[in-house]
Amino acid sequence: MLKHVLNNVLDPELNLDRIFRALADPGRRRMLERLSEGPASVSELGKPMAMSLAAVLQHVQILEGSGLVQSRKLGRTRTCSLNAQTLRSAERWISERRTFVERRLDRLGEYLADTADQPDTGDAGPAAPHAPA
Amino acid sequence: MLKHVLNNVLDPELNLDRIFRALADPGRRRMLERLSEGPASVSELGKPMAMSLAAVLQHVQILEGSGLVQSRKLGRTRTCSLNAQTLRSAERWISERRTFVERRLDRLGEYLADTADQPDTGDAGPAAPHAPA
DNA sequence: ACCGTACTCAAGTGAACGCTTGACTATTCC
DNA sequence: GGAATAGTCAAGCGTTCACTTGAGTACGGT
Repeated sequence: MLKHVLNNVLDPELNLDRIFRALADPGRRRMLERLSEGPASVSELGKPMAMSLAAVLQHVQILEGSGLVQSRKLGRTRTCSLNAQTLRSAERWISERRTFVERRLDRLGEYLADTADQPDTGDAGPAAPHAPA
Repeated sequence: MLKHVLNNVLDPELNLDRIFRALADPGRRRMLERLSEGPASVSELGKPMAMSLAAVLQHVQILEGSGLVQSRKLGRTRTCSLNAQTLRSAERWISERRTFVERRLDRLGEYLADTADQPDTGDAGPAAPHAPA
């Protein structure tokens, strides 16, 4: 657990692997949805889940290994909560790629608009590398 | 390919499975990073990749099956490009959960601040379900 | 016509995943 | 103390994943 946190800090790439992998399972996403409404115990998370408690625990461990979830044990129940910061780091990766494409497409659009009613000036203008997307 | 697109429209949950699964591989993320800079051919995507072209193609097919990438073949080269909209749908799922937690934590914070210098009124106030996060 | 490039397909392989069962350990409640 | 609750550990099992190799197809250049 602590080791994962350390690895995640040292190697954000590896962390993204784990985060997206954790998000790829519909059951785990449902657990996260539940946790977004507030902390919950392991069995509480598994209640709507049609699988053994052991399986639920394994999912929780994967979520925890990714940093998306933290948990602490009080008495005999383990209470899990969602870590918004980890969620944000995944969001950021996606957002960066997305804005990159969108900006590029905007430039391409302008370029096309500019050259539409103008003869070729020989100026390369903004990059329009391959096919017009 | 078309079938995937259809499934994705009909079942957005299944789509999220595929999208996050596709994002979970570091090689595929690198391909997406490359594609965010502009369209590229299959072999171009595989160039920095230390694996067979067949393997690269399989990755491209997974990306395409998730809707993150589209491609069309001209002559003998297949040109791939990134689909910002699919990227956005993954981003949205994450963002919604995140804002949900953050808002809840904000309310909790206010609640704690309010009750800090006030005696217990018996009023339940905003939900503070379990442990103080 | 021929060669090299750029994919494409199919089968196989080892590792990782998702889950189960069975046993075992705290805690809590009566 | 004894039963029920909540979690934990380990082994096993079928499936899916990320490749590989070895083939074949279709262009494109000369």
